[in-house]
Amino acid sequence: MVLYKEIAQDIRSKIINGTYPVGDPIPEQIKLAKDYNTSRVTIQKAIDILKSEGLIFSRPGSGTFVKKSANVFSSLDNDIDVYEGVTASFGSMGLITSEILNFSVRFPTDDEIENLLITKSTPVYDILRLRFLNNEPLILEYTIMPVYVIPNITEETLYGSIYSHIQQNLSLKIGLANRKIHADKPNTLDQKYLNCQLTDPILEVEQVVYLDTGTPFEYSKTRRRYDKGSILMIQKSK
Amino acid sequence: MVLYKEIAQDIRSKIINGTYPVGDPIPEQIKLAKDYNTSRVTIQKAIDILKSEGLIFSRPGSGTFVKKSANVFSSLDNDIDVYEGVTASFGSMGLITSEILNFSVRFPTDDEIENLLITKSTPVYDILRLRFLNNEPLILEYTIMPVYVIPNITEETLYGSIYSHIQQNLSLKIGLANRKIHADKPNTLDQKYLNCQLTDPILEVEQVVYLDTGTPFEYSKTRRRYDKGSILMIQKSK
DNA sequence: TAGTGGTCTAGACCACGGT
DNA sequence: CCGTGGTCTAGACCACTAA
Repeated sequence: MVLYKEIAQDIRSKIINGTYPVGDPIPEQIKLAKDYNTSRVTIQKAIDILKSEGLIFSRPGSGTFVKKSANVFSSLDNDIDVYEGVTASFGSMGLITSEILNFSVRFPTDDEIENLLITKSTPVYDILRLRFLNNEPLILEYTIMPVYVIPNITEETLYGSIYSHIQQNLSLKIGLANRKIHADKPNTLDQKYLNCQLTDPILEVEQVVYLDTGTPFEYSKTRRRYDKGSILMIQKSK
Repeated sequence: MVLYKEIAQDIRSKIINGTYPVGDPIPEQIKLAKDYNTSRVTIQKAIDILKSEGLIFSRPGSGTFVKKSANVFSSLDNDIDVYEGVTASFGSMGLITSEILNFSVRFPTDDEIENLLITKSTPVYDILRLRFLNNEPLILEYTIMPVYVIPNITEETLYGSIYSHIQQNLSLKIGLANRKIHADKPNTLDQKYLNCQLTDPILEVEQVVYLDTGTPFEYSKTRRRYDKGSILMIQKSK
């Protein structure tokens, strides 16, 4: 672990355990530098982390203070790991299983060409899975991935987590995700697999996920019943 | 403007205009430091900005490269300014007008006490507005704000933008926002004001918005028809 | 006026990548 | 092995806030 992250962690725990009370200033940067036996620039890097987490804020000429909402966001440590996919997000809530409704390879549609930045002759996986939480149908997941970016997907992979295949078997790093969230009326597949009535709304998340190199690797749509969870997000200030 | 931001802007435009092509490395930090006649730390601060925008990534020991999706996110400059509220988000698309369905002051509910970090004897504004885009009903907006945090709200304010009142009249700075997004069935008010059928889903955004000091100042719910827009978000990597 | 955070410099050492 | 980015130091000057 690097020094500035260790210092950030130490200050973070002092905020959470009340050593630095909400609304109060934390020690000035020069004092922190002496206390941690380091330079001021390193302290500033630690402070930058805590600012980006929404725990503290600085007023130039005045000091650096613990935010009143610090406790609310202390849960921000574990962020919202949508990256890790359904398996990790809901795994703690029970048993996740999958039924594979479709697994094929084909050429992409215009929509997919645009979103995945590929050509019309680039083969893609076309995957449709129904995911269960404790044997209750939870979400319908449509996934399109370019074959050359994420090779060697098998039915075996699909019963588990595609994301751990990417990170562990292929050693790729996941970068940004670009999401669009809509409400929609249930279509026939929703009604069949998610047990929807015509009056039960669907919450759909459409996303393009990128590797850290900027290569798009997944264009997916996940659909769930309106009463099976919502999407959380934290928008940071500029 | 500070130096590292100017350098970031210069590199950003070189990426967008193709001087630094997608997939290629940008010059190494030492060369950039010489070119811009500055130190390496300052170059790193500029590079950090572009990383956080998803334009470039670094491979230690190898170099810093322009992402393949750089063009996709070049629009990230203007981010998703949900902060500025409905007026700024949709203002460019036409004329935004408001009808005030309720404007009153009362004591908070338990739900509001928890989300706004206030006590049960702290008065709050209770506001319900119907917002129109080009005279078409767009969203129903329920807003709760503590009176002492955002004083002097008038009907006049409500016909315009509460956010510009906060930033310009009160000189307060807006910080994080914490959002929850659901799909829901239309209630009687939705049906009446948004012209919904029983089978028309509603997209609801529930949010708590904080000042940069961490004081929560707004707890609101905005409801819109499923076919009147969706929510965009960009999730950054860790 | 004194103290704060914001910015910047000119060095330095390290781990890692590709040769 | 050399060059890269990642980290860190010990100074410095500035704009701003508060007394």
